[in-house]
Amino acid sequence: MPKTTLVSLAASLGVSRQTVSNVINAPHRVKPETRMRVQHAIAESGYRPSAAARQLRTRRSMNLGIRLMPVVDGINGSILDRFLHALTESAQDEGYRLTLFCAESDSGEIRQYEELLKVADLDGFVLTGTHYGDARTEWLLEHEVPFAAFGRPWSSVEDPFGSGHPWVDVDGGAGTEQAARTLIEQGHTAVGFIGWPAGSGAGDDRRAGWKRAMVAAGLATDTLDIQADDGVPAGAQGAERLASRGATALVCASDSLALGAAAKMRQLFPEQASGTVIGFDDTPVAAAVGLSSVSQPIEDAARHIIAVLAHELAGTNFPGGEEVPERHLLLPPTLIQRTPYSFSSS
Amino acid sequence: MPKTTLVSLAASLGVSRQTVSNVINAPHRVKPETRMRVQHAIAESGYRPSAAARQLRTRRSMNLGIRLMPVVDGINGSILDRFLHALTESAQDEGYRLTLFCAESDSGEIRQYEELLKVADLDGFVLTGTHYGDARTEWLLEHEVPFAAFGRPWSSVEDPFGSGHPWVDVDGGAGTEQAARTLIEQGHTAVGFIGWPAGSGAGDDRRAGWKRAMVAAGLATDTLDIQADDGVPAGAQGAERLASRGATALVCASDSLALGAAAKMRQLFPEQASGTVIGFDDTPVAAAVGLSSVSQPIEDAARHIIAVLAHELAGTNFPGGEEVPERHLLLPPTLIQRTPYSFSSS
DNA sequence: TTACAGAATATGAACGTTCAAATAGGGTTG
DNA sequence: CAACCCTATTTGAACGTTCATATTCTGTAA
Repeated sequence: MPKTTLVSLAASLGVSRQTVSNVINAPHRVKPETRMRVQHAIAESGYRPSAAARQLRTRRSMNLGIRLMPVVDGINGSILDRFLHALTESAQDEGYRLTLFCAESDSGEIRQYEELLKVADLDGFVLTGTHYGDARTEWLLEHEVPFAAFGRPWSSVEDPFGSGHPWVDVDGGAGTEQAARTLIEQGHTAVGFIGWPAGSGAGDDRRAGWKRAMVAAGLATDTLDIQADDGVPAGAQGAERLASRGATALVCASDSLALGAAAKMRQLFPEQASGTVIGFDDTPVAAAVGLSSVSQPIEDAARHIIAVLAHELAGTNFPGGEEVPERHLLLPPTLIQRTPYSFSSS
Repeated sequence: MPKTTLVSLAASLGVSRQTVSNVINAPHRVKPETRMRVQHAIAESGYRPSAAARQLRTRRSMNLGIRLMPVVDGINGSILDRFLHALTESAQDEGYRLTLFCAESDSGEIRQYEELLKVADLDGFVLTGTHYGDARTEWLLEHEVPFAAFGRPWSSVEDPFGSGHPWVDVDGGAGTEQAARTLIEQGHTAVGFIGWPAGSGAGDDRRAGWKRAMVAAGLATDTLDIQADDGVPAGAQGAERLASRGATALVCASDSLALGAAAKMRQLFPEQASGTVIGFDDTPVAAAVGLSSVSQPIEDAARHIIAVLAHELAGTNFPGGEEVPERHLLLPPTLIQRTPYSFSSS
């Protein structure tokens, strides 16, 4: 059987192709009576408009691009699953599809933008892993390509809310602050922090949160702050050093660090019943071993990213639309408290 | 400046659009001299053919679809990252792009196939998580949609190599067999197995591998086989039961199970220096805690999946092509041996 | 009845490519 | 020199939409 198209459908109904097109794209323009008739025929025939033809005519592909970052650390990277899934689902709901691509570097990513915009007419991009002086955002802004970032624009850190592009982020500092505060309330007076070397936006942010809580409680911080590259062994090492300086509880910038730190702390303070280490990201590992962790509402973030982007893209068409999604959104994380998984008999 | 198109480029060169088109799609048809001239102009202008126009004319989108499975278990799901990444990269190399989609169920996935084929003209699909009586493969075969599966067709288990569709899989049985054999060689005579309830293809396969090694060594298996749903606590429970029946080492069907089992074993046999539990999938967690695990060559699998699919799709055009990729490929896994991460002082 | 306005529908053209068939440019061959 | 064939290139049409404009219809007022 031949494929159903606008023309074939219109012919079989005795109307013009444009009428059918209008039923789909601007229903208000067509008389209710015919509209019904056409809609019924569409449902009947299972007609779906060809994306290619549409794209050729309108220069919009209803496709959004997202780069898959190189797999660095499987532990912290594993929340990418959740992010991607939520992103795809939301996009699907809004009528968009998601196109994946790879790049080795930021400049490689920019080259991909050019390519994908030219050949595939991508409507926009989702950015992840934004950092200081991010060349990608500059390029996209300059070329007026719609995009939304997961992560604040750290370059204009004075006022990320004044940024020219939409972004959604999780308030990591609030997370580590709450983590530290919780430990302090449990009676700890020397809460250490193991974080990444200064210079990464998210890392500095998390460190600052811990510091805020300590300062607010009138506690000293100078000897309790350790900078370490991410990883389990580094976490254990850091914990050992901090413990030797008197720390009895720790906040970590990642679950990797926390995993090592928690094991070390358990070794050093076997009598301690409750968990004294809190990680970040609430990765599956944390759940598995019963590690407390700061959990990012990553599904919410993904949903909002799509919402803003979709609004941005449709924006010109629906000036008086319903509610306008925030262009800049800082979501609060949640502290997931766990007791270390005990392997006692069931 | 106006966009470069076939026509504009051809005009500026004083040739016809079809000549330029031929330089791109069938270079042998055009005289070397003009070919060079055109190629130079293409590079100069940065011209890239519009995917939409191509797709409209040829009904091929150079897009492959892949479903994101619902996030169930973050631990075992975390290798999806690596898979997706390798898949995207390979696809990119072959000139294909990857389109993501979500579905709640297999029937939902089939509905998505219909939709995506109609609207987006996807050229093929990558299937994951194949199982007994998979309705998706049937549908795709029946509708003659090109696809390749990561996972054997368990329905025709008698002879998966006779299957009508391409697939790539990892020989899980060989992995658990090697794992068990290794433990036996280390002196263990009672090696237990904790796996999933019978009925899942991959699960049964892994159990069978362990059994082969035990039987080959003349060891008993009947009391050492436990069926449990996936998860850390289940692993610990299983380990406890098996230990009470005399097991001194364990092979598990997943890292989740192994993680729980390893902790329990460490608790029961604190003197034991070397790891006596081997997991499956070599997830980041395993690496983090120093758990031995059977590692799937998932990047190779992804690459091959794209290779077969791309060959299938181009097949008709290049009958005498270079080397033909195997339509059915069973890759051997590797046993990664680790000693439990010790948190001793550095 | 005619004129006119507004709503509803229809028509021509264009988006950028590839397919199928036509035309032009040499050589060979009889 | 005509008839032919092969290679290189060109031309017309089509893929399925939407945009811009044109046409027809319907009802109301002069």
